[in-house]
Amino acid sequence: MSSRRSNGHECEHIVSRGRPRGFDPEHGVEVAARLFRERGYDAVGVAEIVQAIGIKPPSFYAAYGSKKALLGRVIERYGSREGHFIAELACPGRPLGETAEALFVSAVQAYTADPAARGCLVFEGTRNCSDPEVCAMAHEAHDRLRDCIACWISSGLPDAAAAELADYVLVVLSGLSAEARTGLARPALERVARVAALGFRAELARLTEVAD
Amino acid sequence: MSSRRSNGHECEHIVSRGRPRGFDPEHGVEVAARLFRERGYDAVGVAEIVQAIGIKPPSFYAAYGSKKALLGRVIERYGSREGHFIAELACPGRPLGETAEALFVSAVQAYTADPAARGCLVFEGTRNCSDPEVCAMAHEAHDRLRDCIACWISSGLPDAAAAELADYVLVVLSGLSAEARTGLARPALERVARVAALGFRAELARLTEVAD
DNA sequence: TCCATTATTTAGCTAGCACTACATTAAGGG
DNA sequence: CCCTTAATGTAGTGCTAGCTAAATAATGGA
Repeated sequence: MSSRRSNGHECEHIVSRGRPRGFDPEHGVEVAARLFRERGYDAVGVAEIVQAIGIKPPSFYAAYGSKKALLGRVIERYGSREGHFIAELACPGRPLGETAEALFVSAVQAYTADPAARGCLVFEGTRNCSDPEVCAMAHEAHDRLRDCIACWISSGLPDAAAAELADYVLVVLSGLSAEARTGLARPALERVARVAALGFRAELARLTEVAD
Repeated sequence: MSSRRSNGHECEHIVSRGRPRGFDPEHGVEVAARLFRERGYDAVGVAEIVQAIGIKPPSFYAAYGSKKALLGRVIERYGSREGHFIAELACPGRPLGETAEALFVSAVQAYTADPAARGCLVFEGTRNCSDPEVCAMAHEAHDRLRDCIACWISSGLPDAAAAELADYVLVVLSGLSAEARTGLARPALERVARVAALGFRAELARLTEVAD
């Protein structure tokens, strides 16, 4: 008679009980990610998102809770992929300078892959948002990326040196993202990426020299 | 009897005829610039601007026309100062690498001078705005900066080489601005600026070597 | 002194935003 | 076959944004 009844032969399957959902929420996250990357969180309205997914507002709120919560899922998804992306390049034993150059060039490719949605989602889509909570989410994602980079670099170097190089990598990546967004062509960005790698190598050499 | 009567001894002085303005519009531009730099164009409302200036909305619209037009004046003002700032560093005859390093370091100082309004107004305050016209204005300002940099670099180098270095400088500056905004401390940013200058010098050496 | 001109004040408008109450539909469980 | 559960469609809420109409105040000119 009470609400929760867990007797009998339950736990067969926790199948859906009511009307089945008419769309794939994960696909909706993808669609939203695309829009947020194209024009930023603030500029994309819920009305546009639900139209792009092909649903109505109530379905949207039932599935995601709020626009902000959806952004959370978008960032989460993006962050995990970004992490894998870096981990792939940073094979153990690979020279740092080589990895850095590969990272910069790969970033350029990622940032220019979709001509309508250039740049990094975290760097471009969620910075300078009206909502402070959204800014905090972007900050978190940014810090995770920084940790990821710092962790990759910290091999045999003093902590301070590794932190310095990590900061440099972050500056280069956000600069590449910003200019990709502004419209700088891929070949030009790739040249810049290689020059930036030159700087990384020069500083790395200086740091290891000093360390000896 | 008609409206325009320009006979007699006119053109003595074009003094204001009606009630004098109770505030300084140029000061209002400064106030708005501060707010836009602090939190971005979208996040700052007209209500907040008029309150900060100490006027009411109608006075605001009488003086500036619209929020967008005010941003135009803010950008114009900022752009002219930015131009002077670069021109100051680029004394004729000064080695390019030295000027680049000074530019990067000075940019860091400018971007971290006001703790509450870090980063570049154009890079941070007007990018990824909801309004496409505002984006276009930011783009224009950005292109002017690029021209300014390219013009400085183009001394004795082939055009392609100068363009490449100008792109690099722009990437570094926007990266520094972005990370300044994110909260990276000034000393760390200065170290990054010097590393970036290392990259500039290395590429410059390579380019001049090839040119010979 | 009176008028033309311009700024300021009060009060409010319209449009668009994120978000939701309510009735309806589609599924499973007994 | 009904009941419960859950997603959907219709229609709209409240709020805030940028912006403005109309009345009032302060100046110069005749």
